[in-house]
Amino acid sequence: MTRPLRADAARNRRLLLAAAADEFAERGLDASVADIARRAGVGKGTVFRHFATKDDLLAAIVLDRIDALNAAGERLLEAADPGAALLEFLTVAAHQRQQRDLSFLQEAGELTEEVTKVRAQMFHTVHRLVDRAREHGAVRADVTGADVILLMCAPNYVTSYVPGASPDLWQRYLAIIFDGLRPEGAHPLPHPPPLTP
Amino acid sequence: MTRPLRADAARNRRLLLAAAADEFAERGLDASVADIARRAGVGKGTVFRHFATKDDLLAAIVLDRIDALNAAGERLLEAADPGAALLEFLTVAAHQRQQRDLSFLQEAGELTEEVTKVRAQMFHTVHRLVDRAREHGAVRADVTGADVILLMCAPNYVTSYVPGASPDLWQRYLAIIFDGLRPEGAHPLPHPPPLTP
Amino acid sequence: MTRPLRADAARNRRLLLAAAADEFAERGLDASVADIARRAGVGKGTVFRHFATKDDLLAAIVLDRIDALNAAGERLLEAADPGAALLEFLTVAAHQRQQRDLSFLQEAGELTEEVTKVRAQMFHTVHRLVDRAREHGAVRADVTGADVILLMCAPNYVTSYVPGASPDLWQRYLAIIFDGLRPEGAHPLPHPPPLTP
Amino acid sequence: MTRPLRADAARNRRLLLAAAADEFAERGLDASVADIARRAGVGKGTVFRHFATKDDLLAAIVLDRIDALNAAGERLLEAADPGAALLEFLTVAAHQRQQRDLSFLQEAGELTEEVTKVRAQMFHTVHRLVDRAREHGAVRADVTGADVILLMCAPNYVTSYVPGASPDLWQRYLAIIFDGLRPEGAHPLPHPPPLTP
DNA sequence: AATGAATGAGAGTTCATTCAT
DNA sequence: GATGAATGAACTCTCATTCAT
Repeated sequence: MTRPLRADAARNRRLLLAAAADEFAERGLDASVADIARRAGVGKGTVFRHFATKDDLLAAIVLDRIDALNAAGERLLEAADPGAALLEFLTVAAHQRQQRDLSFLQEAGELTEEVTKVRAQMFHTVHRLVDRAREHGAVRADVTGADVILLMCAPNYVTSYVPGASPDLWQRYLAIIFDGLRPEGAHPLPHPPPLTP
Repeated sequence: MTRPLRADAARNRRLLLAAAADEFAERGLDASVADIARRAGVGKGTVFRHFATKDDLLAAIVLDRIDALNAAGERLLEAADPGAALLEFLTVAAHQRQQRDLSFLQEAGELTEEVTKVRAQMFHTVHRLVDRAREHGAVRADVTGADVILLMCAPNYVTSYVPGASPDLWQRYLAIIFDGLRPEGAHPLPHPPPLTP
Repeated sequence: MTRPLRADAARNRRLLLAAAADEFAERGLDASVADIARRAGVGKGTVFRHFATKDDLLAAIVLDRIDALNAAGERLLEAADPGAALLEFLTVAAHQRQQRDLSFLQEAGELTEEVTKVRAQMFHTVHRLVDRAREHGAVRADVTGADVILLMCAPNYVTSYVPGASPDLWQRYLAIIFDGLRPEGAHPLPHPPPLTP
Repeated sequence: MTRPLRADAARNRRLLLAAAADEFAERGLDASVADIARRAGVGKGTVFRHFATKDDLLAAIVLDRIDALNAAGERLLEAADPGAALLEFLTVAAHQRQQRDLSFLQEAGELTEEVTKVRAQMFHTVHRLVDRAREHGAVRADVTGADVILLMCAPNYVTSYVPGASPDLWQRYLAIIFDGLRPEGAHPLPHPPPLTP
């Protein structure tokens, strides 16, 4: 379908994705295309040759991230201890997110069909990880895959409020939240889970 | 110090604050002053008569919110059951935040001295609420006020990802997170708490 | 024709003219009406009650100045020494202008019919002062009233370039220019005088 | 250091400088960037691509003018007749200024370091021209370079008051003022010269 | 394929002027 | 008569996007 890029074009594409991820992480969605191009060491026009709009560039970054998560998820579905596997998945996700904060991805709306697709795939993986963990008694009975999907980004989110925080601070809040997901000492939940995502 | 506004001016100020809160909630910090003015049904110039800069407008909104929280916090410091009081405080905070999502407040940096002051006050109140709850065995020993401050906004944050969600969905995640704060079934935390905020 | 102002209105008018002259002198034509009102200690609306537009306010100031000049001119037409009288007139004009720089008046275009009228009157006075001086051999034969009118503001203009200059520096340049108007050592002029003003 | 502009960019830069000089001459410093762009036949954004701020644009124009003056000044320092050289310099300066009135340059404050530098250079040149002329008895003993710098712009200034004047009218007033600088018939000056500029 | 010059819509902000109080 | 709140046009400047080179 898509023919392979010329070697230099492929290289530029890679440079651009990296530069854009860095810029977006530092400046948020307001990072300018000009700055991204400069950081990548290419002309502004080249950005638009590779990504028709700024949003497309964003979508490509998000796609990369979710793809990586999906790979980790698939692997962990095979793990021996389902509870540990789920915690490991959340750890991988938070670690990845810590590398470069892309929390604004949510603001970016629907982005692309392709992003929607891999995101759905990722959601499916999480659901299966959670189902397995629940069956093994590692998470409480009243918690669903959708719950975990939503809570997944919370550790990074809450630590983003602390200016000079240790880069590993998210581990603390992932632990607290994961404790909240365990069966021990669980109180009944006052509201049913959402159907989606 | 500041004499009372004329009736119509006071009304416009109120309209503006409401319109701005709505716009900011919907569009984030990038909401334009022009749109806010249109939504409030006033001219663009009127916005700047009431709030010298866009940031001042933002600060005024944030100030209102934190003030309300402070009032609730002071009241709950007198409550009989410290554990219930802390949960109630978090419930009030999340409920308020659900009304209009102002999660972007964090992006807005220091805003005003006044905001910094009432925020510090709020932080202090939370610390005291948490201390009381911990002493009564309502929250685990290794959790601090700073932890709660950071986790406070998480319930709203995670539910903001669900497009057509029930407006009360946050209650579910507050419950899960609060379960994570309880002493029962607590696992040791892998990272020390932050010093600030 | 114009009925007398109420006492307080007259007072406000005077305050406004003074405040406006000061502001214009300090900030140039870009001085804001709001600042003028504040300086005069009245509301912004009051400015427009007295002067329909900002330009009208400017015209009123200019009118005052030219009126004062006219009075001086009329008086000096009676003086015994026509050469000294002309120099005295130019000294008065420059001194007045030094008090508050209104050089921008020229930028302000035609202003008002009334200004045009008193300005014409002033021009006429200068012509007569020059004619008398020329007849007495105090100024060179090839110099006209129009020439003097044009050169009249030059001393203030050139000193306005010196930031912290002595307020009397204009006297030096008036002296030099006046020496250029004298018959002694005059070289023929390369261009005929203008017809107006 | 700065590599040459692309052909079309260089052309636009030239068009912009010309259009800006015209607009500034006609409307003063308040000329709008939009009008300048329209006059140059380019988009508004193009102005800011070439000149980061409106002030930079102004500085570029001023720089051009002063550079040209400096060239003339250097050349005239070599001239045989120092008195004629000074008069010629003032003639060149006034002629240049007549082309497009940039008297507002003074209002523009310090502009750029670079402007400050070439201006200082120009001042130095004038001082030397005046010193030579004074030594040759072509100008009076009590006149300094600073005096001439200040008086330099007066001929254009005074003629700017005459609406439909001959474009060469300034020659008349330069002649009168220069006569005032000559030793013949000089009266003592009532005020010492300024130290700067 | 890559560049960066050009574009113009739109941002925040100012201010002369109008008008309800 | 006096006030200052409201207005909206105009300002400088930014930036995603297009297109000639």
